[in-house]
Amino acid sequence: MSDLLERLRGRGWRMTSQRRVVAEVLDGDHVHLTADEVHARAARRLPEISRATVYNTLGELVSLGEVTEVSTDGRAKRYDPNAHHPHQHLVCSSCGTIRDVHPTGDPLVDLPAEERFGFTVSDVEVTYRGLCPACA
Amino acid sequence: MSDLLERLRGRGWRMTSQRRVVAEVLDGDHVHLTADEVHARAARRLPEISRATVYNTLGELVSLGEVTEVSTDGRAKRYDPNAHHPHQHLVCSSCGTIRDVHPTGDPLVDLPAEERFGFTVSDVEVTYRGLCPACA
DNA sequence: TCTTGACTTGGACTCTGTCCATTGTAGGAT
DNA sequence: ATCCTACAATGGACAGAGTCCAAGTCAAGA
Repeated sequence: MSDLLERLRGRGWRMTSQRRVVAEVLDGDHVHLTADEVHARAARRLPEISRATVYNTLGELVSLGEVTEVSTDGRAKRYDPNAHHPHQHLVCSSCGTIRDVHPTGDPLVDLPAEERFGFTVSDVEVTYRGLCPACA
Repeated sequence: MSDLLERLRGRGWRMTSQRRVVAEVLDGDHVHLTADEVHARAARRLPEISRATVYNTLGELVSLGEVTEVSTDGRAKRYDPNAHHPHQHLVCSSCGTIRDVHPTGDPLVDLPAEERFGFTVSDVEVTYRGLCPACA
């Protein structure tokens, strides 16, 4: 955790109480919170923090590669603090729960050159969908 | 095309001019339009068609499995008429263009049982990201 | 301690999508 | 061919997620 704050400071971040709280909320447990959920949790510690600041901070963390944005359902984006460990997602089609999963193999090698249409392919996301035990 | 209209009629769809136009727009070329783009194209042929009807019709087509919903960017959902041929998507991180691609291998078999956490996994989506030739 | 440019605020605004009461009509029944 | 009616379309209000901006605040270097 303090790792994260250190890295951010090292990158020239001005360390404000708002940014610290947002970083701490994300680092708390590895669930996948929406921006508004992050805001709600941050506001428990810092009641006057604004939504705009949370959005700004999340955007910066994403740019810095410290956090990954996940949009699995076309609704609110979710923020995944587990950005330094490659993984994919397993989503419950009914309740929306997300779990990190680690498939074997690398889908990048499964896309032959003639299927790349001249794109410079740099990343791949895999989303598994199904029903979680509670919803099944 | 008329295939599609036939299938829909066979499923008890009441065939209105609005539904016909939406189906024809989707069937036109295999691009991935947003709901508002579908509405704009439909309105060229049927100026008084409402947004609500387009949303309703798209939702029905998705339920019937004739069209797939794709949300790659957390912005507007896109509608993929190519629902009867399994494929994945390649998205340009800069301009948002989407291409259908056909990777080899099946990512479902790459998810071991101990990584399924009791979920009943039924589907998997793979999204490749990169820069298209025009943006690179 | 002072200064200043980066950061935060909150409210207005945009975009995407949903809801609902009202009006219209496709297509089976007569 | 006409009538009925359940299903569909309309459009305007509303909601959720996110962005923008002008004004005020403050972290941190001098």
